[in-house]
Amino acid sequence: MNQVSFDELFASAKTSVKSLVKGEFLFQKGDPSTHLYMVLDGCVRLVRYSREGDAIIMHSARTGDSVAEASLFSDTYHCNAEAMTPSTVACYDKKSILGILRDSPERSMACIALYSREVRNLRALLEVRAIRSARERVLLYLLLQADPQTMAVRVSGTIKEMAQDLAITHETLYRTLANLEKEGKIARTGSLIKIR
Amino acid sequence: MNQVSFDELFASAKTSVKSLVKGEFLFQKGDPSTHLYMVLDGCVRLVRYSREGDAIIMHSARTGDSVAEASLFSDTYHCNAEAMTPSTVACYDKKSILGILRDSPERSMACIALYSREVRNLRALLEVRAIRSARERVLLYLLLQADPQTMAVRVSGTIKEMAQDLAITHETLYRTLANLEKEGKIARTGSLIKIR
DNA sequence: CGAGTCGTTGAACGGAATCAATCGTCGTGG
DNA sequence: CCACGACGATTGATTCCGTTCAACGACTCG
Repeated sequence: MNQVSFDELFASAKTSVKSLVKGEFLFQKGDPSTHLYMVLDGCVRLVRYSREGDAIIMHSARTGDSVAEASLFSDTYHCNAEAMTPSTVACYDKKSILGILRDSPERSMACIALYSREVRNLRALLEVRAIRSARERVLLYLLLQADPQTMAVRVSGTIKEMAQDLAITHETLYRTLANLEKEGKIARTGSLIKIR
Repeated sequence: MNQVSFDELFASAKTSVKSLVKGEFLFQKGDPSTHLYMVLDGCVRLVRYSREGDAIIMHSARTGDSVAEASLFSDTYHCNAEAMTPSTVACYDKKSILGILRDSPERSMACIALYSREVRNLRALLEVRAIRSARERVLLYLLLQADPQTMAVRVSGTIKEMAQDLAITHETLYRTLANLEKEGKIARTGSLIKIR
C-alpha cells in the first residue's frame, strides 16, 4: 500500500502556482469550475452565504489541504474561496484530472485510496472535536498523530495552527500542554512531542 | 450530476444484513478484512487502543454511515468495531467491490464522486464543531442541513442523535432550540424545523 | 529600530456541562 | 388490559472550565 499523494497522482495536471493576498478570492460562487487547488501555504476559506447573509463556512483549508474537489462533478463552483492570510496554492486543471481518472484505472483506484484516507482522517478529527475536555482532546489528537513506533509527534507549523486543528484557543493549548508535561504525560523538545 | 448512493453503487456486492447486540464486535483489529459495512440502524464505534490502553475513538458510525472503507486497501482491519447499541449493518463483499471498481470506470468515477461528497460533508461538520457557542453551532448546522428552497430541515432520528452530531449535550440542544424558537429564528412543527 | 507575531502566563467571566427531576410515550410481559 | 420499566423530551440549579482580555518577553523581518 504505497501512500500516493494528491500531488504525485495528478502531477501532470498541475498548471501553475498562484499567490493570493489576504482577502483575495481564488474563485467565487457561480464561476465556471476549471481547476482544483491545493493549499501550499496560508489559509483559504470556503464560504457560502445564506439568504439572510449569514456566512456558512464550509472548510478552512490550510497547508496541504486540497480545495474544491467537489467541482470535479459540477460545472460551476458552489461557494467562494477567500484567502484568509497571504497564501499560495497549486492549480490543477480539472479536465486533465478527469482525463487521467477516465483513462487510468490504477490512478482511479489510487484516487479512491486517497479519498478513503482523507475520510478516515476527517472522521478521526471529528471525534477529536467531539471531546469537551481540552486535556482529553489534546491527548487524543496527539495519539492520532503520533508515529506508532516512537510515540512521537512532530508539530508541523505553529502551535497556533495546531490549536485551530483542535478547535481550542491557543492559550488553552499552551496551558494544557504545560500541564501534560508537568504530569509527565508528554515531553517536549522543540517541535517534537513524545507521549508516554 | 445524479447522486448515487453507496448502496446503489455496490448493490451487487451486498451479501447480507447482520444484527448486533450491544457490545458485540463487528470485527476486531487484525481480523482479515473481507467486508465493508453500512450502518442501517444503531451505532457502531471504531476504536483503537494505545499501548497504555487508552481508547482512541476513530469514528462513531450511525445510521447511513459506511464503515471500514479503509480496509479496501488493507488485508486486515486496523481497529475494533463495536456496537454501542443494538444495531443492524449491511455487509458488502470487499473482493466484489474491488472487482466492480477495476472493471467499471463509470462506477469508479461515481465512487470518487461519492467520496468527494462525503469529504465535503465531513469538512462542513468539522466547521460546525469548531464553533463554541451552542447557538451559533446549531444555526450553522441547520443552515447546512436545510433544503435551500424551503429553508426547512427534517430531523432524522431523535433530538439526542442530532445532539451527538452537533457534539453538544441534548439538554443544551433543547434549550438552544427553545430559545431560537422564542426569538422567532426557527419554527418547529414535529420533526420539521423551518428557518426564518 | 519598531512593527508584527509567536509563545506563555494571569485573572475574571460566561456559558455549556452536569446533576436532578418531571412528564409522556412506547413496548413488554404477566 | 394494565402495570411496569425504559427512554426521549424538557426544564431548573449549580458547578466547572475554556474563553476572553490583558500583559510581557523573545524573535523575525523590513
